[in-house]
Amino acid sequence: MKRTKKERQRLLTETIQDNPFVTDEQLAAQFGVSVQTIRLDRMELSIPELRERIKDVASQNYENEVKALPIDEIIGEIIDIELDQRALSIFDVKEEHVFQRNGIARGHHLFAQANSLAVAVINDELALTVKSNVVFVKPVKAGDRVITKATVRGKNSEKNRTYIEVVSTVNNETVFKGEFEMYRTKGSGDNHEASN
Amino acid sequence: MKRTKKERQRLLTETIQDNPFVTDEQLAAQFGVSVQTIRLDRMELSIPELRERIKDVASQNYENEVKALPIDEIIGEIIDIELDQRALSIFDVKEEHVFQRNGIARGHHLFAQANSLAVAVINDELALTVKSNVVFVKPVKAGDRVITKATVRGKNSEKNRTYIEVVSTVNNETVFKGEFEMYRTKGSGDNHEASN
DNA sequence: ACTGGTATTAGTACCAAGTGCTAATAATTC
DNA sequence: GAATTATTAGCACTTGGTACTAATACCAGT
Repeated sequence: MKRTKKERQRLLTETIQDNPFVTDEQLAAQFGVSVQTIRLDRMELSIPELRERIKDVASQNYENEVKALPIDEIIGEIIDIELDQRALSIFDVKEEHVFQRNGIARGHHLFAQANSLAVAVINDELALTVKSNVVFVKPVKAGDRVITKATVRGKNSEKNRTYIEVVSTVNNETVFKGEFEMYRTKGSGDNHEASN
Repeated sequence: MKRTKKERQRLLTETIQDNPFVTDEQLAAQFGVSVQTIRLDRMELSIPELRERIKDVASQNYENEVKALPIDEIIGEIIDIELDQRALSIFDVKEEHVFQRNGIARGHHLFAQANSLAVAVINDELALTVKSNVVFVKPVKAGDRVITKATVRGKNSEKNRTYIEVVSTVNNETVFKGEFEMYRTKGSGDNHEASN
């Protein structure tokens, strides 16, 4: 017993925490104890075995990815959409979206929500942002639920452009607004399939 | 042989792609062949075994996380900065930044790089974006290295504002440009600490 | 010095999900 | 019908473990 089991277990928890890929053997070597001791420690601390740990990390990732694939295209969750007319999305601001220093959401997240909503509302294969003009009206904090509404304001079928206005609110207060000029490939300039 | 090895292998690749957690046994059952056949297929297609696949997914996640923490505050890597004057950052566009459909980078990533550079260049505790005006000049693709330059263009010490111009280029061609109006807490309106 | 109790180590059997290799059977194609 | 390709079977071995039993070590109390 070099210096208490407790201390070792504390370090062990830490070590595994920041590198879940370590085997019992490596741990045993690191702490100068036998593999069995490590196993006992893991049991007491109910830390799962390597392969389970890896699986956990992987499935976390996977869940993220599963969510990220559809959602990555759209920051925030779309809750209502009428193609070529309007769309609504929700975005819950979390710790990772804010500046550590002051807890205020980084602008690009709000922009991302607005921009991806603008892309989504366009009923076309390809929609790209050409220009945008945004105003960050009021700081947004972690915990805030941002509701963003995009409204199609106009089109220019010759230039393949669609103009969209976006407003984001938190508790009915406007926190962000912007105008987006979007480019689209296929015309649909006057929406002959509006009912679909 | 139900219907060609080729077809089975195609499906197998797909199946594993969208669920890396499946075992050979499950696959064998699914395709009505023996486990050995599945193994042979995996070899031919050089698809690693379950545990390796899981490990891959997990370590992807891990790398992302490790990278996401420091970089999250600043999208892209800052390579040069003169506080309150100019700043330069690099952002390598990867698959995850582009639309699957056409391989063009989603606008908000370029905005994010520009915006976080604008925040970074300001020599202050707190810097928030108030307004911005951006133009997506030319599509950016996966593999492109975007070099973004932010230049402080002016200040209004009464209103605590700083005006920044940002230009992003790929191979010396402008792909994005924007103006950012930033709010800062502490004056530093006329930069009495310019040398620091 | 003897007894306890915790801590550590050792050793064995077993498991999952494989690899690697050999060999036997289909099924197809020429 | 022989040659070729595809599929299946079987066995030994690998990793990184679990489960369980048993042997030591160590440290303290009385």
